[in-house]
Amino acid sequence: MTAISETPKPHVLIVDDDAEIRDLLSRFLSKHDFRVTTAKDGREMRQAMADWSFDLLVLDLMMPGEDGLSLCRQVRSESDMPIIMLTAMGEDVDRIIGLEVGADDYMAKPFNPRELAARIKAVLRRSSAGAAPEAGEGRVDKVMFAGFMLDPATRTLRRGDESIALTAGEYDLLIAFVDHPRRVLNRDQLLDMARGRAAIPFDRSIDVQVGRLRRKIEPDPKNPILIKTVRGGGYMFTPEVEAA
Amino acid sequence: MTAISETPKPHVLIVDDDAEIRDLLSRFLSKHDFRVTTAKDGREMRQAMADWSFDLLVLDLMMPGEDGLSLCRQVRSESDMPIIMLTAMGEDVDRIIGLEVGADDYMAKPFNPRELAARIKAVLRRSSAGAAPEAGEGRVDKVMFAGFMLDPATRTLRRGDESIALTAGEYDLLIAFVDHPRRVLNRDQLLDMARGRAAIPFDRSIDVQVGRLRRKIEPDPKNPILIKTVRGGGYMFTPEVEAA
DNA sequence: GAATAGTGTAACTGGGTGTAACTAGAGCGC
DNA sequence: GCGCTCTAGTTACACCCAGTTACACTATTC
Repeated sequence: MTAISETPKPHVLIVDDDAEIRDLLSRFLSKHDFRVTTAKDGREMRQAMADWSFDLLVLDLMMPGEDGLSLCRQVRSESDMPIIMLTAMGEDVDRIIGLEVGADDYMAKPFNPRELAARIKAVLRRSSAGAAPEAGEGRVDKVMFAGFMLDPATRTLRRGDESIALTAGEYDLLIAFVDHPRRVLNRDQLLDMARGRAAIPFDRSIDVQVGRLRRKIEPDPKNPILIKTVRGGGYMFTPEVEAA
Repeated sequence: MTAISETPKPHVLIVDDDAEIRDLLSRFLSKHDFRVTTAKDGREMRQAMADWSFDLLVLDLMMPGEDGLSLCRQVRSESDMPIIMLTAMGEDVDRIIGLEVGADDYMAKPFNPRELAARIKAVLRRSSAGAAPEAGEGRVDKVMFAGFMLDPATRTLRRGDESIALTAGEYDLLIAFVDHPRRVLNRDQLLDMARGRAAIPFDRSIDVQVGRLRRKIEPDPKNPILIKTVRGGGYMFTPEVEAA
């Protein structure tokens, strides 16, 4: 599920000792355009934060061992990452607020997952104003498909020893395909993913760009097998894609 | 959503035991560019899902007999169709969190139909754009029938070593048959499954397309045995189909 | 500021798909 | 059995969608 595209979904770290809640939130938020990682305690949280970069932290207040308050303070002491605290209903919310832990929002359990998603978006919107546009795509691995190796770090494509020169547009389109293999993608979606814009009436630019890409990567551009045409539907990237 | 080509209306299945809600939603959503089918319980739901293809499922949580949770789990176990759950206000939201239903969104009753329409559109936009491929790596398996091998990942059909070129329309029709073998499918159903549209008066396009498909896959197209005609009923795909 | 490369638009071409019309054959009443 | 009717098979063709090429416009480089 390693996303390769360069404007990735917000990456959220969920810290909760309850596996069910981790699982439910993980699945729900994933569906709502977040990238999700979970941790069950402070140790896993620190490990995750060392391994990845996050845009927001969801932290359960009551946990065995190190509880949410102390974790929250720890994180705050070394970063200004937005934090949303989960508090069990009946816990004294006043107390939490009084303790000035520095969380950006609170959410009382039980809650509707959708509301949490809304809160996360709101907090991200607020905090993105002053956020540094850390252009790091560093952790993204190389990707292999059909004998090709695609390296997002250098935006290069190789087949064996041979380096294949791609223009920016061809590269972006290929990334869109590689990110969604074996699915029919219509022109609107491809245009959105590769160009970040919507289609205008009679927009044929994707067709032309697909043709150019095919000429560079298809064994036989006249009979494409990597990028298949789905008449009336769009295009489908057929090879199996694996991280290297 | 500025689609250039007229995209067929999304087909929504509403499952609710309350006839008034079914009726209200059916009429409202129909006016708002959805195609709507309703079911009053799990049995009708399964029947509808066997007969038609849907883009999204709206499922009431509390129903006599099989309730929404177990139906949701059933559907999830065999497809990743988007699901929106309807929950009565005051029902314990805790339960929703605790139980892993895997719905894509929730909606508390009473609600404004307009809001449901908006939610449906939002979920469809998400699910058509960037959902699935994480867990379902090799999810779609190859399919065998009567000496043929059909590979949905590459949209290709082979008989032994020979690759049989299918047009998009022929492929979609064959998929519809393979998904419902040994059942009589009428033209309306086939049109819905293969083209995602409803029949217009005197619509013969399925007949023509069946003829073209027969010419490519039948040993003797004049005496079809794979795709049998059921006079007055439709067509039936007779071979045994097995996942490979 | 000229040269160059990249990208989108326009126009032409070819193939796929649905409609219409004709043909064949099954079912039915007599 | 005979003929009528209705349904499905088949063919022809028009239209629409995708592949392709040429070209103009834009951004980049020197």
